[in-house]
Amino acid sequence: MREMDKAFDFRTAQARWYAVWEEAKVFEAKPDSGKQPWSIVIPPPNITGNLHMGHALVNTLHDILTRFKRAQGFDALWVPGTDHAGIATQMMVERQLKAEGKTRHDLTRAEFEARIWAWKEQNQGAIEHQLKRMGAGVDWSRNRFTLDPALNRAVRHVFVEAYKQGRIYRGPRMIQWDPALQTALSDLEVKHEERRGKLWHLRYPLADGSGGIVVATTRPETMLGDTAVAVHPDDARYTAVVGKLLDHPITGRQIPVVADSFVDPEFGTGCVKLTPAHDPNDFAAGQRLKLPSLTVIGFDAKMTADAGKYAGLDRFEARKRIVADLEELGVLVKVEDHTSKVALSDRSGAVLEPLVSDQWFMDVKEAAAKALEAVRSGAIQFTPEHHVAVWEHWLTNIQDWCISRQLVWGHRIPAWTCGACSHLHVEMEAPAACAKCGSTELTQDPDTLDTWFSSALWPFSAFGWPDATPDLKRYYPTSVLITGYDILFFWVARMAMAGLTWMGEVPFRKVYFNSLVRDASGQKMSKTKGNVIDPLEVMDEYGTDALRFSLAIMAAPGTDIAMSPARLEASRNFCNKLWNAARFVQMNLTDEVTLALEPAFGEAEFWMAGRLRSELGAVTEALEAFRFHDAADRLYHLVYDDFCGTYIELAKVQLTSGTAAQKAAILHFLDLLLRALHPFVPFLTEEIHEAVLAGRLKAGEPALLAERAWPLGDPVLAREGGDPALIPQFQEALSTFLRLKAENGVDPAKRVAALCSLRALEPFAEALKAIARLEGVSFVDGDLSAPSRAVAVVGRGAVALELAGLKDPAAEKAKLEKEREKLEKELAALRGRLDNPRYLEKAPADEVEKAKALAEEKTARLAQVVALLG
RNA sequence: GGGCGUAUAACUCAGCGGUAGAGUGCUACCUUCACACGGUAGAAGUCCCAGGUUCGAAUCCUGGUACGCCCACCA
Repeated sequence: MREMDKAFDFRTAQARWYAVWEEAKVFEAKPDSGKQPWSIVIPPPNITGNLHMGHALVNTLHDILTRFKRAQGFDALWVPGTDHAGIATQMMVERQLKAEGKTRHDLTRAEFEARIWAWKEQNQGAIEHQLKRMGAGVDWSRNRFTLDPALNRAVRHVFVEAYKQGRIYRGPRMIQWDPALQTALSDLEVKHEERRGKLWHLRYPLADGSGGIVVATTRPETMLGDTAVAVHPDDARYTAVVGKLLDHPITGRQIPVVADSFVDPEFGTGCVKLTPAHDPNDFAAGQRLKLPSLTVIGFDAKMTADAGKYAGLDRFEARKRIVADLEELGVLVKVEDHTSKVALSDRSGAVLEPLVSDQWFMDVKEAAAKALEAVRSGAIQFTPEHHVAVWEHWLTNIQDWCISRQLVWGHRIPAWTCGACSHLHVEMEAPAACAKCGSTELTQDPDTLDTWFSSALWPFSAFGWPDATPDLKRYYPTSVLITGYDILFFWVARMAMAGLTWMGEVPFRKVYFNSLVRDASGQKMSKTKGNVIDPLEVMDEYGTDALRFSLAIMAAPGTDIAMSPARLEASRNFCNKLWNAARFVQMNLTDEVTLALEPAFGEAEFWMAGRLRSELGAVTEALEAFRFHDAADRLYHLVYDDFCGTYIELAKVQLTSGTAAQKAAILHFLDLLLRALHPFVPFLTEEIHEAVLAGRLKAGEPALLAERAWPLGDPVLAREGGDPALIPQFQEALSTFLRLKAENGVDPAKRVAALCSLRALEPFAEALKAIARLEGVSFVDGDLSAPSRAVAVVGRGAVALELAGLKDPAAEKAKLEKEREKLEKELAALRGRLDNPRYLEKAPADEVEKAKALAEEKTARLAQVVALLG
């Protein structure tokens, strides 16, 4: 038998076990096992990514659940994978090119794409390696990449089918254009930021010379594209001018005054210039009123040829020039300070330009209705539930989704246009010739799809859909989804919609939204703030198990996690504590002590088994309800307080000099704890399991802890007996002896004689003597008070120390007075309740019983205190 | 303009109708043969404020205050 080190060496454990688990195929799904399937898919990390605290949390929670479910006897499958992350990845490689003094336009599309693939091959391994370091028990034989040919087939399938059904269409629409990235974005990729700006009031003269009207605008540069000025139809101030023509102050073009109810008469002057090509509102109004559209800002964010003398200027430069010109022309009536929300690209940070452009869209109204219903009916359940409100709001007001991106890296849109007759072909494969005119001059659409388009299919594409694979049948729908609420719309909603549309069933039955990991003072971690805690460094410094345990114990649903060195230290210490308890057990085991041996039970064992029974039951419930923090907290105290603090202390005699059967009881308890803790701290527990339990397992038990069963059903837990009140009473007596010593300034090591009036504790005399370092404990009936003794109340009796000459009477009296005050206060509160007839009448019976028992106990205790005070 | 969340010990957070909890920190003591990454004892809280419901509220309701987040086309 290997001797265990004095402290847990997490470095060794972390380095060893993952390979062993993989080798033993512990994490691989067992479709033929006859077990009930339980499945979860990873939120695929971006290949651009490095493991950060968010990943560490999500992966820890995934792993806890997967290991827990496997131990419970499920065929547990956790599917890993990575995401191609369209924009993010392309940006990385473009940055690389820039460093070489090139741009992507120096390469052909094929060359550029090849370059990104090469980058992917080089980097994908990093995030996968980091997953392994976390101990993430994923089934690597089912690893997927969102751009794999198989997943591409799923994407094309959805695209083609949706196109046929009319759910996907192409057309000129107003979209948010990112001039920096040179691509269209979906509404979700737009962030609004408040910016201080101006509101310019401009006079547009009437063409008939009968005066003019004043419009207010925040973007004067777009006025070059004005094709009308609108007022509210009921606005009496302007009824006379509706239908008249205005001379555009700069271009001189004549534009009409129109009436539309979207105009807010209260805002500005009540007149708004209409620029259908450059504003979503105006675009809609333009469509309603059949106004022409004039594009004056291009995709490069510079003024177009139609902007006349401003052509070629950057849009913001043009604004300055136009304002100056307007002032010169004398049409600038007023300039007000005005803060307004500016639309920014979530990706590049650039100010977006609303532009009309030919893009592909997906109509998701029907799917959204299904997703709404799925949550309303409970087919999908959210934890925490409050996210339902946001879900409802978004899906109820959902707009068509712009799915095309002007990027190279991604799923290419399966659409071909005939060069001869312009006929559009949307097909799974490239057509050989035009179906309409027979021309072979076909060009594929250069665009790719929004990354989230493929992510939406992940819960079934990862299982081989559109083929009806055995995996798909067995593991879809997945059991649960764990992810951040920040991608509720991007991902969760879209998966729900896609799953319901293409599989006819929800993709997951439950969704757990994990917390945000913040720094020690609750601040969001960011590189610029410099407060980022790197999980890789944490794993080196405190150990992976400490990191995982810290994350788990702080993962209360709906609240953010404040990660701190103090918390990590506490977890590391916890790991070491368990290690040392195990080490102590192991040191005292002889070869014949095994789990096959029938354990001998005494009072301490019945108590310990009772604690394990109730706590492991609570831990199981907590995990089922995603209360990871609750589960971890209970295990923490079970180990620290119950197992180490109380039980091992009590069992020291059995452990060092007891029978094999007595030692077997201790071994059993350790074994149960290891099995319960394994999902949280897998490296530590596997290491202990090997050191302590190797060769002591029952025949037929798997040698790896990772393969052993969840402890809840263990027969040892079912053993009941003994007096459940005894051990708590022992603890109180012990603690009181120690307190009396401390209060009277007695050296803890000084052996003094002790007395106890609680006969039930006689069997624990030796333990009390040893732990409290007493000369001995005599059990006597009746009053213990005497001038030479320090006395205190324990339960319904008392204990005393023989302290002739050492006693501090003032301290003792003060303590007793304090206790009397406290008891009187508590009793007053209890009596207040019990004397209230309405309480007795309305409160539940068991509640009243509890209060009565408590009052009775406290009364008895108070009597003891009063007696001691004399 | 809507919606959501959070306010509990010095700090970070649990608890969410029936005697105020944890971790860290703090004070004092202890190197007792598993562990100083340890042990023992202890101090520390108008549970944001104001109303209400209830026999009873930190916990439920209403209103307020302070932070934080999300959504929204008001030029």
